[in-house]
Amino acid sequence: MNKPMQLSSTKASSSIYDVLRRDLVGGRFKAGEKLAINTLKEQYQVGLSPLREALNKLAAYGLLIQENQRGFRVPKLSREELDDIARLRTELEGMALERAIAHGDAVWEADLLAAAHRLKRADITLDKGEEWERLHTHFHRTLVAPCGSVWLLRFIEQLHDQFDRYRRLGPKMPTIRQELDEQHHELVELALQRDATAARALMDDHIHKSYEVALARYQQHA
Amino acid sequence: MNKPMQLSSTKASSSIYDVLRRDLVGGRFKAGEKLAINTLKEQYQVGLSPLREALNKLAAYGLLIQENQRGFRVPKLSREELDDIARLRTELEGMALERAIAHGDAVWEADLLAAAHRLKRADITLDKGEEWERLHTHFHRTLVAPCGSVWLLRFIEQLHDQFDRYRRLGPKMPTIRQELDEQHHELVELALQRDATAARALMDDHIHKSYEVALARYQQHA
DNA sequence: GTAGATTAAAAAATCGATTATTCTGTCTAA
DNA sequence: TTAGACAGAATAATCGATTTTTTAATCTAC
Repeated sequence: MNKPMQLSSTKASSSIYDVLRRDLVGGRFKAGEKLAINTLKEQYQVGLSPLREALNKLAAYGLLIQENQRGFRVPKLSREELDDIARLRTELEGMALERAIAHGDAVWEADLLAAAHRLKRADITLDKGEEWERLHTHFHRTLVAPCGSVWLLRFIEQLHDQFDRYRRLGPKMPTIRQELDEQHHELVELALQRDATAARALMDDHIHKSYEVALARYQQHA
Repeated sequence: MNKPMQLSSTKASSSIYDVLRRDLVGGRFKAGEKLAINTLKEQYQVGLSPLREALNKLAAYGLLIQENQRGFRVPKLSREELDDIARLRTELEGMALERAIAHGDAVWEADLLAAAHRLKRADITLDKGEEWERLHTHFHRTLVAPCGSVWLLRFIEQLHDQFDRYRRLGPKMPTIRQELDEQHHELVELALQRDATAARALMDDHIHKSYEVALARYQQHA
């Protein structure tokens, strides 16, 4: 038997990138905060080089701001940016969803049902932690996956991460959350029925409701 | 008098990033080529750390592929990707142009005329080198600048760089190039007239013609 | 002769230390 | 009193060397 050979990259640099990305999206750092590299080094128990390389990638990705000779900083949040992100998400995810519905095959249908089911299970068990977030991201990714455009998917993922910085500012809001969770299943139904127009309309509404949640949290956040 | 204080960042890491980005977009590396870090280090006369940080950023930006423990590689080119990029450019730049026409002010009008003029001068002097490229990029950036979406501009810039990897595969094609140059001026006219519909249609055509150039070069390239 | 193991060379990733820059608090001169 | 200069501390960026991993070449057993 071969050595089990870790599937996830062992590379220090990749893994610290993933962890930092998760923590930035999850709001473990304050917006506008300056990152003290030496502190991070100790907190995450990594060397300086892998850490700096991860920070550089995150800056290129848009989850950090790199300032000339004064290190890295968490980007500020603003109402204007949230509006921008939500609007672009609406355009891009709507576009991607239409294309996915046009091209998705039977494997996609199965993946979609599976992703929605797993997400619902996490809803029911009231797991709103990191695992729910992972499944939620995966559901939305699956929904648009067969859109046929690698670049569109890339941009959508980037916008999701940015959006989640706002959405995850505060604690869950059960009432609205339930509505949103129901929409996930409705999206699957419309996708399976290949009703691109209705699916897109629902997606618009879904993003709009999420936007209202994110906006409320941003305003409470002060 | 104060020291003139270079405007461009002195940081080794930033400047090597800019240079490498230019060279990657300009086709100085073969598609699919593996980058030998030590060779780069000598060719560009930079240290290992700044170089690696630049490569990491370029990978996050999409101009390089980072493979697990085997360094960096220039992304392959493909017909499918070129189609994808051109299609997305059409959607995103069209969207941005409409918004720019709706929001652009008098300063924008002036900037646009200036950018178009400078580009034309470079056309006339037959300068199709790096300086023409810079002016061309600047013109297209100016055209959509007041669209009001930071993220949209970011994605458009990224797609331009990707598109140019194809467009710049071969030498200039004077006949079609002249047509494209004329369209720049027509775009300015329509923008100043605030004719969003016509401007968008022309932009679609402009990107389509550029796409044909890029495709021809890609196919000749073999 | 060939598949798999072995090892030497090459290359990538990381580390520890050094250098350069920015920040902060104090002092001085107008 | 306060703007500006200065020094020392803190931090960021970079360098040179080391460690780890991959690659390529050779060898061995069947």
